[in-house]
Amino acid sequence: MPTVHVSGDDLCQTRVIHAERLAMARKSALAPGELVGLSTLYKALGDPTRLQLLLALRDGEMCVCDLAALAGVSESALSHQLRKLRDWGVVRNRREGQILFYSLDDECIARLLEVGLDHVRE
Amino acid sequence: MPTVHVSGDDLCQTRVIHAERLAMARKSALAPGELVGLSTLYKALGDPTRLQLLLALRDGEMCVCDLAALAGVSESALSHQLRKLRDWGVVRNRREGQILFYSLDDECIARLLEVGLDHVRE
DNA sequence: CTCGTATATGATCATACGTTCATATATTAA
DNA sequence: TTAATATATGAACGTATGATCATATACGAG
Repeated sequence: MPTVHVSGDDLCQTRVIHAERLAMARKSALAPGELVGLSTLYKALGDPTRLQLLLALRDGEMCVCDLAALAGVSESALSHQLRKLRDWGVVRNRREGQILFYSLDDECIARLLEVGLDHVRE
Repeated sequence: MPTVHVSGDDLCQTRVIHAERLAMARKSALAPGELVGLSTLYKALGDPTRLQLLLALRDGEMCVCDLAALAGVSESALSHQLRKLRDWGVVRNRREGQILFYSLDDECIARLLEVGLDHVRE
């Protein structure tokens, strides 16, 4: 199969070897917004501190100070992380008096964790 | 339920509210090494460029220059990303002459992608 | 062995990210 | 209302990360 040269947007000359395979990949590709949203979901799980929190939340909701004790970080640092997780749609919270209980937003999050564990345990 | 103060390693006084819940979380927690390994897996998927590659590889192997064309990045930048994905056990490659074909390392990776898509599509 | 193609690597640089410290908000009790 | 507890927020700072550019390696053709 010969090398084919295809012009990109402007100056960019991009080398392409398997044109049909590339066309197929382009067809099933996500819209840019969806792509960024999905990568943000994985990035949310891609930090040891946050991941530790999320793994613990599989067994049910926990309050902020217990989560801080578990992860071994300051409550301030934890609050920042929880804010991100909330913004990214990974966790929810529920207030009971002065205490906020955090839990996984979705059953998908728990499934993501299980599948990941399957992979690292080979 | 009263607030309980538990001493940490040295100077660190950590506030704990639900001691049994915390103990339960500590019991099911991962070893530090496993935790970092798992977070690295998610971090691998947590970049739009890399994620685009991995989504495309669900449909089968692709060569480097086709992947670069798909993601719209230089082949050098792509090579750096593929190196990380290889190091992290997310993709494999196979040489055929001068061309290297990359594919997902594992069926778990494809499942991670599917579950993530389920979540962002609500 | 030399040349061209395909891919990898190393250094550099700007940006993104996580923690810390100080301060602010919210809720309950007195 | 004042004080104490529980959590959130903003600025600042060091480190990690992704892209770029230049150079290096690997393979095939001749």
